Amino acid sequence: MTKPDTRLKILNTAAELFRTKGYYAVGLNEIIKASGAPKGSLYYYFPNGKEQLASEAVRLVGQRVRHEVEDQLNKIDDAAASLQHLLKNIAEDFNTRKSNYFSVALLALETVDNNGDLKTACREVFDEWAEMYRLKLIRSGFCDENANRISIMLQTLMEGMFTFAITKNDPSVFLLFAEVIPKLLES
Amino acid sequence: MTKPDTRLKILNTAAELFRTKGYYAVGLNEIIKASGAPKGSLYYYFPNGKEQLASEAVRLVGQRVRHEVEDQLNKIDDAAASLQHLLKNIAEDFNTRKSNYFSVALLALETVDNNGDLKTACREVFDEWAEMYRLKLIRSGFCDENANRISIMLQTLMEGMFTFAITKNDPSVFLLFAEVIPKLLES
DNA sequence: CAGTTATTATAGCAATCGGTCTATATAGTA
DNA sequence: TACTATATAGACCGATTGCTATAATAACTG
Repeated sequence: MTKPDTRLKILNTAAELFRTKGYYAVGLNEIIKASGAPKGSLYYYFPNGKEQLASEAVRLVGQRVRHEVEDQLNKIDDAAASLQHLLKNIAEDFNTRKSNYFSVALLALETVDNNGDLKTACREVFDEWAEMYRLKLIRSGFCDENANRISIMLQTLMEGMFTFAITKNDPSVFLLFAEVIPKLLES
Repeated sequence: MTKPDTRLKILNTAAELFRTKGYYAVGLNEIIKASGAPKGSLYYYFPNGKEQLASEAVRLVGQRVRHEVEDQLNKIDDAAASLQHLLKNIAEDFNTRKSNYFSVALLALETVDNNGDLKTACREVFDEWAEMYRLKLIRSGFCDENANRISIMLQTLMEGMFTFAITKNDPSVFLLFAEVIPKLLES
């Protein structure tokens, strides 16, 4: 095991566990076991402890999701069509690719009272993802005001859809909203 | 302190804490302290422990929210107008009435892997709330198929809006979507 | 009032928690 | 090879966790 891999391994494992189970439900020993990394390394690489690990994990997820979603959105020029396509892909992959859970709702909600970097990180990811939609809308010809408004609605909707789909273990809600996207974008 | 009050006091406190902070972030000692109830009573009244307490709390919240939302929706016959009114009230009350947080997203997401009654309770509350919207739509003249579809979308949207508003500490997202409700209902 | 039942008080348990610390192992460099 | 820097191993800590058990207290009933 070479040096850079250990840090990334811990971070990747933490990202997965924190995002799906939440911050308080996952202990550091669980991350260590699941990652196969040495416990001494955890504090070596993340000297500020659990919260540092979690906030870095959140930011990592934020960037990865952004890249993935942007890739998908950029395949089709039209904003509505590209969003519909995205939602259909999410529904299709729902049971097979957890990495395509484009949501940090759980972490965001449970860390609302946190006064540290973790809460900031979650908020920043919300902003980053809304920005991702805004840029797509702008590139598709939407005016600034509408792009701002609709991007916030899209980010809100995405979190809601994942919450519903994960809770009910049913991805069809993505398809429901895919049908509504054109109307939403013309509002 | 009379007997029936102790149980309810624990339950109310647990409902508030679990719903806002989550199941794993709140320990029983915190609930006991916040409620002023005796610790011995906790296991006396909730012999199956923390999970029983949480699932009863979830169900209690589910019913209370249902009553509150139904009351508000029933003030106006038209479905779109009543929903818009509801969202505007939520936005207004956001910083003053936490009891008007009509969401169990946090609990639902963190207990997805739970195999007990708590997960069931969260799912049931999602269904109950969707049903609440469905009945309103039916009473407003929507056909069964549309009422079903739109009620799921409304419940999804509500969870998304609360997630966004709580994370960003900004209730304006409710007002954003209030404008879109008529379009959503005619879709 | 005495006896029974309901409720509370509180000590104690094993396990887990996030974190600290030190010794050791490994990797890099001249 | 020797030295330095980096990374790992693992024991340990105090605090907290959810829960059990028992004794004490309070409430109820005839």
